[in-house]
Amino acid sequence: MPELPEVESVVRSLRDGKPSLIGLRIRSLDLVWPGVVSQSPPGFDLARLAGYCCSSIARLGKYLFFSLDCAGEETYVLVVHLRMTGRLFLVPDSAAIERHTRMALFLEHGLALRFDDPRKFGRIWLTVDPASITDGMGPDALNVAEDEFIARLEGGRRQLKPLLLDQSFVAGIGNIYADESLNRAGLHPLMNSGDLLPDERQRLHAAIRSVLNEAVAAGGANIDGVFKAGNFVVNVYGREGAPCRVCGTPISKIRVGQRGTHFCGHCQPLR
DNA sequence: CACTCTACCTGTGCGC
DNA sequence: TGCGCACAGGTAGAGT
Repeated sequence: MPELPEVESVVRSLRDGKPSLIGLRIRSLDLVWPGVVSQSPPGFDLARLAGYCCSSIARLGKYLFFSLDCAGEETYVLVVHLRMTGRLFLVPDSAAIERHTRMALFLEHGLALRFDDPRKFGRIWLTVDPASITDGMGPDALNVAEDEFIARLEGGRRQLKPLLLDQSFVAGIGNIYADESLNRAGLHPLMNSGDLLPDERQRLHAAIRSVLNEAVAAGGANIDGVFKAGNFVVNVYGREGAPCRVCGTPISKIRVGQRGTHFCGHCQPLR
């Protein structure tokens, strides 16, 4: 389940890995499942990308941005959201299209960029105006400054769990890191943002930053037996009934806003 | 404004 | 063994 740290790992691997996507020219495209292309905004034909070259890769929240340049032409941006199960990776261009392959971009030097996604939730956009797609999103959760974070908290009264999942509040936190951040901050997921004390607001900001930074450094999360992107060890997510790694209390699981929500009843008391 | 529900998907794992 | 079903979850959009 790619969230901010897993998406950041994709950026780093495609940008800094060997081989790197940067500088590779697109030869052709295979849109295996056309539904992967979001219809809004409409009107761009992906086949036009032949001859374009990826000049940079960026990320905001869980969105990926590939700048595509071609001499004398307007810059296009290929925007990708992996949603639940999407994967983006380089393969030899001879690699077979697999059951869950939704798109393949064939590149120079015998390579191809593949987008595979079993659940068909992931989406791509082609646009000259990427800001129009991420319009309304909050600041990136990894980079948001404490004063801005606290100013945003002071705006309303909401349960902490749904608030952290709201991409217009801060961008990049999903179900795993929402639970992990609240756990580290020692805050119950049902607490109301409007009731936080000043030091609790600071703790929440610091917890989000440290959890996400550690997860990025670890290359993503490692959820026992379910999913492994990297080596970040979770304390609460998916650990119902297992002992809290801090105090040994069995981890609780409740539903909040239709979402499985995990917390330690001892470390995260409800006020 | 805050919230709830539904739709979109399919692989997994459970109970029977 | 096989079947049916709940479940996982990010986001948009509609409804309360």
